[in-house]
Amino acid sequence: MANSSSGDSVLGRALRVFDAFELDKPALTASEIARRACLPVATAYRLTCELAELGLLERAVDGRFRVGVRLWEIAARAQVARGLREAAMPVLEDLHAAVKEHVQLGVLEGREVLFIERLSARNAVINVTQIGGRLPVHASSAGLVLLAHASAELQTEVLAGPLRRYTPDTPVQPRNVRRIIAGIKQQGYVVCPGYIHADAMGIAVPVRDACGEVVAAIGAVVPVRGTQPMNVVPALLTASRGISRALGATADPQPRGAVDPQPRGRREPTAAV
Amino acid sequence: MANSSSGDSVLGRALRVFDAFELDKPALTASEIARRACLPVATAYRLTCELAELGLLERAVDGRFRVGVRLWEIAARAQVARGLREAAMPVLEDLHAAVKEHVQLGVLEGREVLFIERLSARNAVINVTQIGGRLPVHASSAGLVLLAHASAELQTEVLAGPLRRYTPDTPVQPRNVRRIIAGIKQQGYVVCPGYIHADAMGIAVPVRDACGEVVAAIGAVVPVRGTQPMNVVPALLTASRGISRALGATADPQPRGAVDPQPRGRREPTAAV
DNA sequence: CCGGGGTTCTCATTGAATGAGAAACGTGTT
DNA sequence: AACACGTTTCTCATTCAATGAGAACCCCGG
Repeated sequence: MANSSSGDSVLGRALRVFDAFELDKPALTASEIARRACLPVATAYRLTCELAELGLLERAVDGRFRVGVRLWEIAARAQVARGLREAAMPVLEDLHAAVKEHVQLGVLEGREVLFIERLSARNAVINVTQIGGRLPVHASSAGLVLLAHASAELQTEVLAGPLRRYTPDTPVQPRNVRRIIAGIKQQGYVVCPGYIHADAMGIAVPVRDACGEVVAAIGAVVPVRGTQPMNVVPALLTASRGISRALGATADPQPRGAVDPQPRGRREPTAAV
Repeated sequence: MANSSSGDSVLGRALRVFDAFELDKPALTASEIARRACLPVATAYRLTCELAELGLLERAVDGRFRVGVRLWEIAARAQVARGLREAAMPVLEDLHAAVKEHVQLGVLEGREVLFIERLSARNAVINVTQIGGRLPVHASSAGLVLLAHASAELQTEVLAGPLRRYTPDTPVQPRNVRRIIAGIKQQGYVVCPGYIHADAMGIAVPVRDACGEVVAAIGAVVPVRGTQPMNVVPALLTASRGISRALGATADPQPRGAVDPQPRGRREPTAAV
């Protein structure tokens, strides 16, 4: 905690500043940031100026702030950007060339899918996904695939929460979602017609790393009418295998005692923070 | 300045922590970070833990830290990632399909080119470029294009500094660089055989935004032998125009009062980008 | 058994971060 | 011109979070 009355550290506040930038709001004034981040103007102003000095924010001509290239550059070093994306990209391109529809790559982040990459078809169905965008796991094809291979805790956690309905076809009954999940485990893919948008159908398959763990999902978004899912699924499965192979080759310089399921001899559940 | 003896703010130190992660060093131990960022271990430890709690860093099983998905997600909101990349991506794909070589997109950052995107040919020449990686402007084709359209100050600044020699063919004489720059302004493209690597040849053209400003460069990396540059240049020029057109269309979507807590009526054009 | 890495925690000190407040600055309205 | 409104920008006394030395701890290899 910092000197703040609101009781959070400088870093926490800086993060709130960044979080003020939504995907569709790339430029904000100092006061807008203050409002969105729940900070006193003076503080927001000081912070943004400092961040701008460091290059993490940029200042446009009209005085508004935007997220800076510098930050992007640092983020390019993130695992997700380096390992996964790099392995997936060429394969994704091939896939995109084959099925001429939107194709995308997503990972599980919290209780949502975070989309890492997307290649869009020029005149294909609408697709709400954006790179860096999120969708709830229960409604998106990639999300359901990831949920199916997630821990039991996460599954119950998600199913317990309210499940947003996008269309009349969105599965919002826990029972339904459970059935879909079971189907995925059995068949290895999922087809989601109209779950998010009436005209769009998501199709997705899991992507495994070298150890066989599901680390991501790739999917296609196609028109509900006029598409035989079974023309797409094999392509997705092939692509998935291709990515897994590439991931295997990427093998991080294995740390010694690599797989270490149990946290080593911790002495105690250390007093709560 | 913070309570630190080294005399910099928390944010500055946090940035140093992030900077400790090089492109080829994606995972670091706490003490490694301390060393690289010139911080006392205790401080580095405290900072990294806090950053990890915020999700900006992630902790691997072996205790090492890596850059977190959260950070990547925020960075995806950066202008460069949204506007430019989005406009360029489809065109870049087409280009890549046409000339079957590495193609890449770079912007000017400080005195270097920062590469935003790259599509690589599977068995093409080696290419030192990485997404999120940098190259000096005087040695890379994209860099020279950007330098040619940069301010006179930057040009002299760059030419004043020492110009690293990668190969015997790297232009390190200010006079040479100036001549190359002049050529670019006249012809609208540049061909760089063996400037960075003996076997590779860079070819690049500028990309302009709606206002005609040069905002980026796209290039291809091809084998020195067996390539007629003139087979590639037209494709690059076409692609460049395609991106410019897409950039024009990318006028910031005017947000309806959408999710705003206080939907106050006023929201006006706000000129410019 | 020891020595050399790493990690983790504690704690007194202190100066950077804080935020209210006011001034300066547009910009549109009366 | 004067006003109202929202913004940006600065100042400044207060104060508490950040600091880093140090020590304990853990793990490994010789």
